[in-house]
Amino acid sequence: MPPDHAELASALRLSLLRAARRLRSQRVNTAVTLSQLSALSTVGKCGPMSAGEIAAIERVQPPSMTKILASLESAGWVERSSQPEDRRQSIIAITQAGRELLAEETRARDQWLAKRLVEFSAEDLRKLGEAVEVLDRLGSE
Amino acid sequence: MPPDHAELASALRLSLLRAARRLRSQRVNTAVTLSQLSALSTVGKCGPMSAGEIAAIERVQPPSMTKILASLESAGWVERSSQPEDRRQSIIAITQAGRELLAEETRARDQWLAKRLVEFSAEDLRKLGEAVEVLDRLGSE
DNA sequence: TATTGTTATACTCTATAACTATA
DNA sequence: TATAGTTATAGAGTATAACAATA
Repeated sequence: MPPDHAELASALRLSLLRAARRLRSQRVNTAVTLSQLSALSTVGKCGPMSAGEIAAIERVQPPSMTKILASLESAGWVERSSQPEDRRQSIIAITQAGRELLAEETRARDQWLAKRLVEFSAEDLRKLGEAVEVLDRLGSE
Repeated sequence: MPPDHAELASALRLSLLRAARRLRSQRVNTAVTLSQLSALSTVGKCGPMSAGEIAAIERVQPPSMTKILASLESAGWVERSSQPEDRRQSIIAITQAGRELLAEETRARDQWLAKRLVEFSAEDLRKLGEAVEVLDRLGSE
């Protein structure tokens, strides 16, 4: 393992932990949490799918997703339809209310983050943008 | 707010959430958690300081740090010394056992992360390295 | 009165183990 | 038997409110 990698790994680990803490603590609408919002955004973006598929995309274990989906469903932000061909599964889809919540909440949360981004140079923003794509690959292996 | 910022904010928010999930779930030594390790590393790197100072650096509220420090102290990884000039505070310092735990655990966790980094191109690593510095500023405002 | 830190309490987030229903 | 999902349970992580001790 090259020493460069170990150093980068250390720095990245601490940076990600602290940046994520900030993001999580920034609650706009107290009715929805970041984890719920993230799952909702996956269903909204990728279309209707099973609970297992959402869990895989979100990188959480199935029981964690069960809980997240139960809260989204009881709030009326997603709905289930049964699958005739495999009755163990049901397909989860975002509702109209879910879309509205998602749009509003995403806008508000992004505004908070974007407000910080405007203080950054174009150079800084380029660096962040390039890192997003690499981070996604890091998280999905 | 330029639309570019809103888009970057959205992408960054989801990336950070999922990357942080991966980091947290990667437990090497089950006796120490990521939050504890992060606080320990701050005390180890920056030297002895008060509980309030550690909380500020770690970006958590004082009661959260009280809990983290209590677990670190009972494990023998930090120790307190009373301050004669201000008896409300005490100074927290890392112990020898704490240094050993920190070195070993950091190495193991970094190895896990670095193992993923070796699959990345030099270009990807440059992007991550550049982003670390920007992320730190983002988290500390 | 203001500040430092702690205690009490509660909620979010997530996991593992055990289970149910279906294939 | 294997798979999809749920229930039960527990621990990590964090916050706000109320408090105690000290300045």
